[in-house]
Amino acid sequence: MSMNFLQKNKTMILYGLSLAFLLYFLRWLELRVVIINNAFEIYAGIIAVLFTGLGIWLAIKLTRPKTETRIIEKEVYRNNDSDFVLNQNAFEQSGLSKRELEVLGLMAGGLSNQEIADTLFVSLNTIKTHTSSLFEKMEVKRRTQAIEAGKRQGLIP
Amino acid sequence: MSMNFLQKNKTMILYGLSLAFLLYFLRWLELRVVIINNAFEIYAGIIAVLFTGLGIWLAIKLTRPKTETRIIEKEVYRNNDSDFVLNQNAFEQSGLSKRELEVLGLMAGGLSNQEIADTLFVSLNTIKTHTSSLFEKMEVKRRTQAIEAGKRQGLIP
DNA sequence: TCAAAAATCACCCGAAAGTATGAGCGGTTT
DNA sequence: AAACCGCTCATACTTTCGGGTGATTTTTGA
Repeated sequence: MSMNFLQKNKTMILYGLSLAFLLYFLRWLELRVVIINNAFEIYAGIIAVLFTGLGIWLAIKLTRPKTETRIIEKEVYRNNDSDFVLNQNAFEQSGLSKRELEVLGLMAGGLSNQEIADTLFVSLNTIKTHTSSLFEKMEVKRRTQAIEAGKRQGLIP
Repeated sequence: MSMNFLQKNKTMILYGLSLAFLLYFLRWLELRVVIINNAFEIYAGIIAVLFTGLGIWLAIKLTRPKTETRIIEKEVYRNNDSDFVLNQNAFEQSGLSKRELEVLGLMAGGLSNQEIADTLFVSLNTIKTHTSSLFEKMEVKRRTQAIEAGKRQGLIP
């Protein structure tokens, strides 16, 4: 903040000096050149242009640090699947077979019965049998409930 | 871009008009007031101040706020246990309505469409509509996929 | 106040999920 | 060998889900 103040003062001093210099330069011009009638507008124009430029320069100098910083938060999801370990105890408690657990995992991944069947190279009916029996063992009625329960019990990530 | 161009032109026209007006104003002053010797510097000063101001105004108008877009990658760790807080950012990003998010939550709880309908005191068809639009927005095909995606994005616990 | 978005509901139809039941095959256990 | 279990597959049937379409009402934002 104090730096800013100094900077501003420096700029102001520069501005003052520039103004003084320009005025004296014009005065000098006035003395040197034969001034024709109605030449005032020419001087005024020159001054106008010069000081407009000065103003622009000033404004740019003063408002330069005014950069609007827009921060875009890009969310990066980490796959915490890596640090998943099967709750062996819960698995044994559940009474599920390895195959049924496997099916449950794929089910939780959002796969359809047909897709699970294709993945495991077995028939759709086989998967239906697996799901039916695992629903019974887990005491649920739907795959969504099975997924919910499975996650809660540490059976699936 | 074309808008900017127009804006610039507008500013330029304003600038020209201001210059013309000021010059004529000063000319008028010259005619009206008895000009003492060495009064030139006073006029020059007035012009200088006025046009410096004009320059500053111009520069501010012309200098668009430089938007420095900084993309910050921010890792979001989900505590998918007890204390769940909705990822507001993800929610807004998803384009889901409040009701749709509500349905998604109940869906993840393992409820059937009929049960969700009963819970929210609306018809089964309404829930079907919600789920359909929700699937479309989330770019999924099944409820299990919606639940998976919803959990990953912090939309549901 | 006016348009857009959200929420509500209905109907149809096909696909997917789930239920029930039966059965064959390879293992292990008793 | 008989009993049991896990895995496989099948048929038949019911329920649920999801897509498509269209409509009305309510809410909201500009």
